[in-house]
Amino acid sequence: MSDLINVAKLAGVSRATAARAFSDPHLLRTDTLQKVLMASEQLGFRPNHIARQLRTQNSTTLGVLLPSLLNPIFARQLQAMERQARVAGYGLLVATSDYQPEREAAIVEHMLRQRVAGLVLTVADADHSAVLQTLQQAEMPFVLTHNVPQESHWPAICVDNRQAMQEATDHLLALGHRHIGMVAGPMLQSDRARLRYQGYGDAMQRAGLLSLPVIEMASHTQSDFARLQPQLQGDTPLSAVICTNDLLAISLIGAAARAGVRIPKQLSVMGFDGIDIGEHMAPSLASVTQPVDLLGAGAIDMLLQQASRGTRVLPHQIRLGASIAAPALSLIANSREPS
Amino acid sequence: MSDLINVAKLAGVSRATAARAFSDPHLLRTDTLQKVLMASEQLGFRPNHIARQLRTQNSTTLGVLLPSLLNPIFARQLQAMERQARVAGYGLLVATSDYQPEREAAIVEHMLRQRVAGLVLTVADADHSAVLQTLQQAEMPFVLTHNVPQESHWPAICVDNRQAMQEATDHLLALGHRHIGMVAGPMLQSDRARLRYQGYGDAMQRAGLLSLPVIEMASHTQSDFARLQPQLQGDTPLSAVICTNDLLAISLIGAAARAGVRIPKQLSVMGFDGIDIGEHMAPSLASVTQPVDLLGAGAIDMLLQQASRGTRVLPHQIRLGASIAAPALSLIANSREPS
DNA sequence: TTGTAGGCGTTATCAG
DNA sequence: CTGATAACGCCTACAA
Repeated sequence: MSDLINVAKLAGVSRATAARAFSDPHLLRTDTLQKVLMASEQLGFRPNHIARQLRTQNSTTLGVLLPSLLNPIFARQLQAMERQARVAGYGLLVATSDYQPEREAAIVEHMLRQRVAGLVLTVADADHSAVLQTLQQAEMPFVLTHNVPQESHWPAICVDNRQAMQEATDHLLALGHRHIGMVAGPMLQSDRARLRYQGYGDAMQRAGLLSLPVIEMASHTQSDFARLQPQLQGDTPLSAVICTNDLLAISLIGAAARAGVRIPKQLSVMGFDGIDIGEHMAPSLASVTQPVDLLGAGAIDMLLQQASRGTRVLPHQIRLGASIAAPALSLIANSREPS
Repeated sequence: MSDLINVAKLAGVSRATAARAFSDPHLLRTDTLQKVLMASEQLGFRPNHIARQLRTQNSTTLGVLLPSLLNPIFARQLQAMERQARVAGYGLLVATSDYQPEREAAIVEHMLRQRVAGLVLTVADADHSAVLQTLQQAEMPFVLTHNVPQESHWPAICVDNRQAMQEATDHLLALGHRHIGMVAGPMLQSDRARLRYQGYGDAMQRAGLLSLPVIEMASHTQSDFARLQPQLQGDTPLSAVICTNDLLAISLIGAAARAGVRIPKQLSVMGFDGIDIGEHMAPSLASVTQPVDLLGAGAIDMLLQQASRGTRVLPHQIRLGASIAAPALSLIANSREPS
């Protein structure tokens, strides 16, 4: 690929003039601009962003670090971020960590060496993350998504996980449920897992009910029905569960159906995230909807404006669906007995 | 961020020596290496990949251009590619085009200016794609995924779409179906849409049946049941449909259920891609499984080895599921009458 | 409006 | 084994 010197020669101008045709076209006389452009076209010249970046010390690439792309919420967020970044002239360097600290560290190191202009990332626990310290020390701008720093005050964008989960639980309570469980993937120690559990606890407590321990699955994307089954039997069986993401909820519904458990008659199931596909299944999935496109675009905006320093909270919505209903009468009756 | 000169000064060595501590550590005496490393640590030095890339003329970034991340098959492929690239020391610059030629062009132009080491991409029709011409002219290495160039012989990796669709159709035929439809998203003119329709046609023809026109949906991710419904009534109603991707199939199953159509009793539905979630639903989704992790890793390998020039064909699998079954007797009887 | 020249941070080529 | 020096391709004062 040819460089500016060749273009300048062919156009009969100096390097500087040829360069200006691309960086400051309005500085040139129309005919010289034309000469340069024709020459560059003829040579198949393309400005070298790497050289420009070295010279100007500012990059046109943003780094993105997400836990996974297997959850459609992250994939869609990435797509929204990419679009928003591109309209501002930026490209996205993308990596996934699976929440593994070593991978996070390697990726962040790579991006720092690459001198990205900034980073959007989601970590397990924003208040205890090594990579965020690294970024701060390197004076690299970043914005957290989904994370909710409590002690620190990193820039972040997310929904109010605690409030959202409380509302979801409230909805199930209003339907008449009393024995409500919470199903989660691994990483219970993540900041939002904690907040969601608190939201669940808030609602249960206000209803004068006991919150149950989290039912923890081995995977973020697939529920193991066997872990839930014991709690569906006995004196005080669960009549409803809320999952911390929609994939867990969807696979739970499938597994329940195969096990002969009727949804929602015998068990109400609610998800979290509000991914599209949940709406189109049968039964449709009730969920807490996150404005994921807004979240993606907003993260890029925050990063590029580098204005705000605190947490930007986005509105969530409770999405109703056929996966939840009032509990069977027998279960209600049962629940009236003190345990 | 500090540079090699500062490190060299602090370590009491020359720039060159300091540089070698990172590029060729084994060339240095152990104690000088230590001196340099201590100094660089103290200064928070990080090698500047941009400068290195300008100097060495080889990039450590690969470009990825996919149609969308809303289909989990692409999201998962991207994740597989990212992992494979990273073990080879590469990062991924990612963009989505939604098959729009203008976006494809803008993205490719951006990546060329960024001087990526190569590109993995999926376009609508490999034999009539402007960006591939551009890439060839720029002498930029690339590998196609999912695309199946017929006339041209670009490097590509994919499953045998025609054969796969034929086998899927064969399976439905073996179950006793005679009136089988094919449901697709937009972009019927894409190379693999054509091949899949041909595969469907091959199977139907060999069975002495007429292949029906494609039932085209407005979206790649959501089926509109109203477009299918007419074909479920009348003299020769469809007893089975194959969708060109799993999201169409899943949403079709949901819509059918809501419309009171029993799956698979009244209608068998088969998907394509074999995304995980299809397995965990109820009914579980029968589908054509693509080895997507292999495909992603393979694409990166082909690009980095820059060895092969033709198409690498990966094995597919027919995944059975509860979304298909033998047709209702009434439908079989009906089909025995010549139309 | 255009040209000249120096440097962004590295690596590679020579010497020493 | 280490040091000096010249590129890599571009931008940008400053001068003309």
